[in-house]
Amino acid sequence: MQENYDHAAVERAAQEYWQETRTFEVREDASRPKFYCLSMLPYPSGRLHMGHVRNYTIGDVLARFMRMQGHNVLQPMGWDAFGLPAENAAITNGVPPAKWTRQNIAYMRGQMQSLGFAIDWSRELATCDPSYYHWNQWLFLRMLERGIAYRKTGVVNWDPVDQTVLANEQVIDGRGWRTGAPVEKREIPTYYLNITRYADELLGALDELRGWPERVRVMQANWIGRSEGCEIEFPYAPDARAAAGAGGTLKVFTTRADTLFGATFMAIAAEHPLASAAAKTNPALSSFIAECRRGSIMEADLATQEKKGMPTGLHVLHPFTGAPLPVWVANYVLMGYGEGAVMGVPAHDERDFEFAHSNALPVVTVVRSASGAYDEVRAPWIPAYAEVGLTVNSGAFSGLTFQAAVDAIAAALGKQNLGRKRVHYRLRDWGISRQRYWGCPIPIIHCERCGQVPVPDSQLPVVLPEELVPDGSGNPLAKSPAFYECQCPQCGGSARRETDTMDTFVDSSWYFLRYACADAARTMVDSRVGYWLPVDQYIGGIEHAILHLLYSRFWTRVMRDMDLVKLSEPFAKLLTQGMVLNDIYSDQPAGARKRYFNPADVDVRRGADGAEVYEVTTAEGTLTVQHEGLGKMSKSEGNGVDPEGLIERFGADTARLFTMFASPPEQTLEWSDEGVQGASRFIKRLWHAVHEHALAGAAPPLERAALNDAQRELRRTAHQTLAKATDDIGRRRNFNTAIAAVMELLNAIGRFADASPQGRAVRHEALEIATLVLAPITPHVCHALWQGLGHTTALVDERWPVADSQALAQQAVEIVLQVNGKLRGRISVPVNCDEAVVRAAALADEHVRKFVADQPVRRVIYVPGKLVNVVV
RNA sequence: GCCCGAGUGGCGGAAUUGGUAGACGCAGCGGACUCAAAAUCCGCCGCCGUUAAAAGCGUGUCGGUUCGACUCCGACCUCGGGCACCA
Repeated sequence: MQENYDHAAVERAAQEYWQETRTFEVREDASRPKFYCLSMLPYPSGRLHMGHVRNYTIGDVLARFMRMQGHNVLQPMGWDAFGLPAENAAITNGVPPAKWTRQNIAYMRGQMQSLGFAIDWSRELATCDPSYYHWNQWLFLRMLERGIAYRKTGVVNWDPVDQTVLANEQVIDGRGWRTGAPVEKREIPTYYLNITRYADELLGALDELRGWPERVRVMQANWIGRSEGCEIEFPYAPDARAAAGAGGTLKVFTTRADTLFGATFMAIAAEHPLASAAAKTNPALSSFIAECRRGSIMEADLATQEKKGMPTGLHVLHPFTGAPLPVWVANYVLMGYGEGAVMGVPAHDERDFEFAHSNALPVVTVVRSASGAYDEVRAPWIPAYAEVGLTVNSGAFSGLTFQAAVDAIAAALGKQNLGRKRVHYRLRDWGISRQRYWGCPIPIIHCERCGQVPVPDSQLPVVLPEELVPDGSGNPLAKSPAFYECQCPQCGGSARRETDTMDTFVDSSWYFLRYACADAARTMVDSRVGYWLPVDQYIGGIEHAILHLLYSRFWTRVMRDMDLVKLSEPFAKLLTQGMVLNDIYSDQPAGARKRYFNPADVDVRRGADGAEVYEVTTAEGTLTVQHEGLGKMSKSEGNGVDPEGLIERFGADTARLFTMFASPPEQTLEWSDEGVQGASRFIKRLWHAVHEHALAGAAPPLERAALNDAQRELRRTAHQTLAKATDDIGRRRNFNTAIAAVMELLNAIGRFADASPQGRAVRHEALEIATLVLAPITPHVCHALWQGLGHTTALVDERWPVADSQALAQQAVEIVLQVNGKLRGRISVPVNCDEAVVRAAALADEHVRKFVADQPVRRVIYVPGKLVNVVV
């Protein structure tokens, strides 16, 4: 063993050993419990960032830990290779997305390998490979056959200058990112997947996901948003009938059917057919509807915009009283939600209340407050108005509780066929069409005679041409006759291939199944899925808590219902790592696009007034920039930290150790360059401790019964460390405290200056425990240390040790003494000391007596092994 | 706007089931070693106070429950994530 720690040599040797012995390539093995450890696959953006390092190190620690616990561990890796950034890069440098993406994959694979992850690289996949997306297309066609996939119109962001659909990310302050033109909403044909068919099951099964964080389950439940209510139909009044050209009803959904008699208006979306009908003869309404088309489709924008409305001049009839109710167009009602229409009950809904007040609509109180908070609803709004109570002013339905009123009203509506109870979900069907090039082609052919024709299975995959270069003005596939010109599979006539591609969430909705059988050439999945799945531990960013995880749960169920897999839930346990945050600095020159600067390039100094000033030195000189606060490390905000420099300078083990030590995995990690030194220093100290110990030659066997107090003490510390680390890693998934415990152990070893044979035996055991416990976290240096401790076998094949309960046994325990809950003293008592003796000792303690003085003791609370609290 | 989470020393964090607040590390300060520096090793390190101690204060803010609250409850503030075409 070398005297000095050379991270480059140590890491090279360990990685070469793992590679030569193919340590991490695994096969199905019925004799051992399997453990499928999966980290979310990365987007190949160019280089790894610290979020990747954190994510994959967490996965690797667990994979290596479970391997040492005797499991057959699968840890695969792949690339979420389709997506918008590749097109953006192409626009900037003229390089085709395929080339850019594959270069990035090669580079990032190298970076991952330098971090020493225990990955089975033989299963690597990239979602842009035709051999992968072939099965996206194949399953899409099966979904189409079953009606799970279908086509209808959808609303998108439209850049009127570039004549292009914009992603939400490309809309900045309501304007197109390249043209600066105000965006508009536009309806286009879109393929949808019928996820709402599974809404109830996806919601109900959340309860069984015991291995998922509570907050993710809550977020998913709220996202699905099941609500029980009534569908109510309001018949058209003669004016509406005339405008629509036929009779009909206006359908709404409400959870508050008990307030039906308080409805004083109807609000409909700008895109609602009745709005269009009314607009034909109403220029003011027509221009209001046009105004509603402005702006993006983002919910955050819609929810914060000023609530505006305009009357259509049309009316519908109250289903019970027959009273005409005016129909308004309102910008806060969305065509995509429910029926695109709501009934306005100003007295008992805050939004309707505000709308009625700004538009001088009547307010009718129809609920009597259960708490007596009000008699009649009047401004200003108070939350009690929205609470349920007894119905009043509601004709035959007055005097009923909430549930009784809803039941009675639903029954009465049912008799007239004007309403029924219904369950409504906030969840919407999943629109998967993207008007973009770098994605999986949707395998459809549009024929003028035959309509929408699926590409026959024999012609799959529809291969994406890889040489095109997008220029930002729309989908290059739609300008490429070589791609879209084709023959109709049904009639043989000339037809046009669909040029939309699939949402990249499709790619990531089933990749975890494919790893089990990555070499299956003729099928999407095979029986090996039955061995490896479900994923035992899934690790990824909290930002994926809703969409990716929900889509994967849905997709897995669809495949289950086609008998392709047997499971419903793909991920048994989930660890959502917190984001890695860093400061965001930007500069917005007048009339130009905002620029971002990496925190590493920003100098912070104090200005004349004491406030911090942020400066960047560029080719043009020194520039003062704005500090926008903390945000997740991202390419678009230019605040990533490149781990490569860290690895070169300190080694992969230091990078891994620091990332795991800096904060617990579920918490956000605020990046700081300081602290890396500490991790490096600790590894060197451990190296020197082992080196020095090994220099003295082999230690004699440990004689447990022949130890002195100091030797027993070090042994106890070592085994306590082992017990704590086992629990911290295996159960709590808190790596920072496991590392802290090993640091304490090393401090104790450093203080232990016993050179006697048994002293050396105890130290040897303690160093072995430290090495084994750290093996999952810093595997390279531990690989070398294990050899340094005299072993000829490889550490990676070693079993995780079990703490010796005899070594843990203690003779005395410290009892905390409190008076009125405040710490006043401590005493040491034998383990299993009689309660009466502890109480007496506590009351006799001089510190306790000082604070009790002559006051009568009212109570004495005793917590065994912990404390005595004297209450006066 | 809606849903979810977080807030503890100069900094990252610990306190696992309501029971010793600040483990471990970073930074800083003092010392040893050195011609010197780096590295390494030893010591100190919440605020206030004191010769030293004791006492007092202290986990975003305000209030509550409890013998006892970082932990539970209510209200609020700030920051972060998500909001369906970024991944």
